[in-house]
Amino acid sequence: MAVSRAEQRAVTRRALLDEGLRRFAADGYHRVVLAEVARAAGVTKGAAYHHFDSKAGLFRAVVAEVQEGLGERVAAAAELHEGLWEQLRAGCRCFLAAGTDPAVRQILLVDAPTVLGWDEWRALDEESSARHLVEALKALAAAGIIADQPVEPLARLLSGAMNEAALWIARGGDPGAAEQALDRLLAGLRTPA
Amino acid sequence: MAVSRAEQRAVTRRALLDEGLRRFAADGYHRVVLAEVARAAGVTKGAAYHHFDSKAGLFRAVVAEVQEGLGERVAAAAELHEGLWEQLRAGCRCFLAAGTDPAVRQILLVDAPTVLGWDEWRALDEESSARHLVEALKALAAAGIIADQPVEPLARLLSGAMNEAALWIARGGDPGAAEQALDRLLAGLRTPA
DNA sequence: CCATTTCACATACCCATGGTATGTGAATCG
DNA sequence: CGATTCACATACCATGGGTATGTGAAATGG
Repeated sequence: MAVSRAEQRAVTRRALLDEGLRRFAADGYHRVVLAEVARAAGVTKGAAYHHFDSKAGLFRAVVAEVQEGLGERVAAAAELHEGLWEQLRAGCRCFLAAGTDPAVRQILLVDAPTVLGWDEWRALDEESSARHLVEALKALAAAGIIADQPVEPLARLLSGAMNEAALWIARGGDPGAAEQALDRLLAGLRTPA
Repeated sequence: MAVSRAEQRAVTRRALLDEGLRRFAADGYHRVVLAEVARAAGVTKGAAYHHFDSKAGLFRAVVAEVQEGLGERVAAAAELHEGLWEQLRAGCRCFLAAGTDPAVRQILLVDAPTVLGWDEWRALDEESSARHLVEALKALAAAGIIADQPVEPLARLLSGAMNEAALWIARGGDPGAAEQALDRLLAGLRTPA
């Protein structure tokens, strides 16, 4: 059975990404050895370097996929609700819950900033979750639900708060308590009716 | 001139810590090579391993010192003000400003969580800045200035928010805007007079 | 005051691992 | 159907963290 090169390439690439995701999530970037990832994916290190320019390159691709997936989950959770405010809350809750996912926890929250450098990490974050948050805050401000203000710094603050909270939960913090605390923070932003 | 061993030991250790601080702050943990640190400190790699059990061990010691210094600066900034609320604000502002310090930025905020692992990093953070924040929040709650609530999750949220904001400022974000946004968040916590 | 021990390093070495250079056989193209 | 490309495999190199051992000067103690 003749397999087209494009197909084979896609299959191999996917296998590397999948195995990379597993190992990066389970062991953390530094403890992962690229040759092992390749072997578990059924190829050799040469294949990995054919598809990605470096170990960090594979990691970057994995990060992008995880980011994207998380962004979609959060957006989907938000859209289940009616009203800008409830959508924001639902998105935040979804994000906090996602912190229990080892892939999100170890890859996105712990390793990504160091491995990719903070600038590149932020750029990736911007494309997925951060952008949604900014949009949501803008809409809330436009609707008069929160005070009119520059939303970028506020989004950074909330993003950082939720990152930390997600890690805290993943490490054993009480999810309900974190949710309530975040709710209080958000509620404090509302303009008095 | 005969130099006592204890003196010599202290001098060498200090030189390693100082040079390590410089390099870790400037280049980031991974790009720092231990032998170079030792050479710049006037000794060899052997000396470094005589004083610290590993590269990460030296980094850990540097982190502890930076943490301690930062905690003291924040506490000092807070104590210049009267009233629990103004002290909290002053401490937060000081922390945000500290993010421009490359040592704080790269070592504490970017590398420490990955290199030391999140658990150990948090333990170190707890001893210095985080504990102060928790104390401040407890005092505010006891005084009725903010609502009575579990302060730990709230402290984590605020800590994460400020970490992120500090990085954002260091990378070029507007310090004033970040300060204002943080002020709004904090203000939202106050119980209506 | 001298022999012995300790200690603060220096020297030499190992080896894991990221990265590279080159080979190869099967798909693709003209 | 030959020439070429491509998706890898194989072999190799170099850096750097970690270790094992040597050494000479300070501490110890008799």
